[in-house]
Amino acid sequence: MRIGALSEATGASVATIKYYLREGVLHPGVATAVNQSEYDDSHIRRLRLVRALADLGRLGIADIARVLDAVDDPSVQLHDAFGVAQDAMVAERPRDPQRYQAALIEVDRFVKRNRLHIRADAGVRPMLADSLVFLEQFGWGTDSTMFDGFVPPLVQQAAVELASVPESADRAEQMEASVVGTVAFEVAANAIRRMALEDASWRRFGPGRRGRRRATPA
Amino acid sequence: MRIGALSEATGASVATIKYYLREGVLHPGVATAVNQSEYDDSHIRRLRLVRALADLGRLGIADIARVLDAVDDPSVQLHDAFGVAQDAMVAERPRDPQRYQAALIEVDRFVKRNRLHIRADAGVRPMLADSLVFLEQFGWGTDSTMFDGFVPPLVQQAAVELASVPESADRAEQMEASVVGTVAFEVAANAIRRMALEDASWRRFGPGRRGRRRATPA
DNA sequence: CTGCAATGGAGAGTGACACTATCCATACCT
DNA sequence: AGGTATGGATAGTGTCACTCTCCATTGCAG
Repeated sequence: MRIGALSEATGASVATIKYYLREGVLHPGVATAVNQSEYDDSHIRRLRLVRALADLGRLGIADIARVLDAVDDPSVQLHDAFGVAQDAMVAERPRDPQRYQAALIEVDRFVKRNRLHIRADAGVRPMLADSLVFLEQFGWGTDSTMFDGFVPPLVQQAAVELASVPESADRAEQMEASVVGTVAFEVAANAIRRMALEDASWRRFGPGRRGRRRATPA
Repeated sequence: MRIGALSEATGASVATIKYYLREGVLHPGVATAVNQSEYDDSHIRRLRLVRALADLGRLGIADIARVLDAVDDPSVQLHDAFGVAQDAMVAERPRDPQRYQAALIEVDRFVKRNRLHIRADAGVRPMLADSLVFLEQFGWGTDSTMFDGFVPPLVQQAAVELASVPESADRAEQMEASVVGTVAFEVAANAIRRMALEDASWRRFGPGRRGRRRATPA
């Protein structure tokens, strides 16, 4: 398969494929001449993975490159896959150092209290700390115990998701599955959470309790 | 308070505040002269809200403006707050119409099966459909029943979150709380979900089962 | 074997976005 | 009275993810 065919097969323009090649998110094909290379199924799959991370996960190309480096690095153990992939997915944020430090400490307490095995330098810690900072600013308090209720169900979910990663498949496939699963299930979980919120809001504040239902009035 | 003081109080530069004013994400102050306006606490709070939506929720300025329009529109009922706010938070995506349509139908089934009160045109439907499409492409199947297990815990979470929105406060505050809560708890839930995943991965693939622990070898 | 389309590679250009800077005519404040 | 701050408008900046343009090959149909 040459670049034109790869483009046809994936929907990405030739120019975009060249760009991805340049940025290192797509491995080069086998060169058959100075201006000719052969691509295969691995390129189609990789291209799909890149699109998934970009469109669904809203990752930038540079972040995707970092995730894929981990996916392709044979020295990264499977048990680190989720962690490494996720670290590359945490966006840097502008922070208020004061509140942020305090929040980080609170996160540590949260992790310890819930007996979670999380690396000390895992990117998810800052992530949770950031949300704490914002909740605090809007009057939700600083206490991480408000999250404790979320843990058991999410642990259960995680177990279900992990079970979908076949233990028998080869490392590359497992890594890929980890990454896709992390992103896709995150979006799904967010969607369902929002649905639950809309549903709950309807039950609490809905038509039965106050006035009429009015979706988008003129 | 004039613009300089508002800038000091919030950390946003004067230029940025002017920009927000122009883009309509911040309401104008009370003009006391042709080149003088008075700002107050409402501007400080609004500026914080904008930062929360931008930094934590990763919304663009135009999307934020849409969310805030709903927040400020007195004709939007409280019970629609979550829905309307969320609709503005759903990113448009490039889609494969074939798979997407099928996925949307599957989402409808999911909603019905779980007896969720979701508007027919709610933005969360496409959101869940998108994740289904991607999962399908990576071999996870198309059946939305794989999400059913997520529903009860998420419904429970939603109830807890909603309970934090004080019923007595005025509409503006409740709307604001809805929006901040939606975004901040989403980030928090994602962080905890990822922690659960790392924890579960550690337990399943970790040191005890296969070889040594190796975080980032040379 | 000839000519036109396709290719790899490199650099420049584009459009969207979120600011950021500059101007200018007022207005505030000491 | 004069230096600083302000509102308002317009232009400029840096980043990002492409997208376009060239050019020297190479592939392939006729």
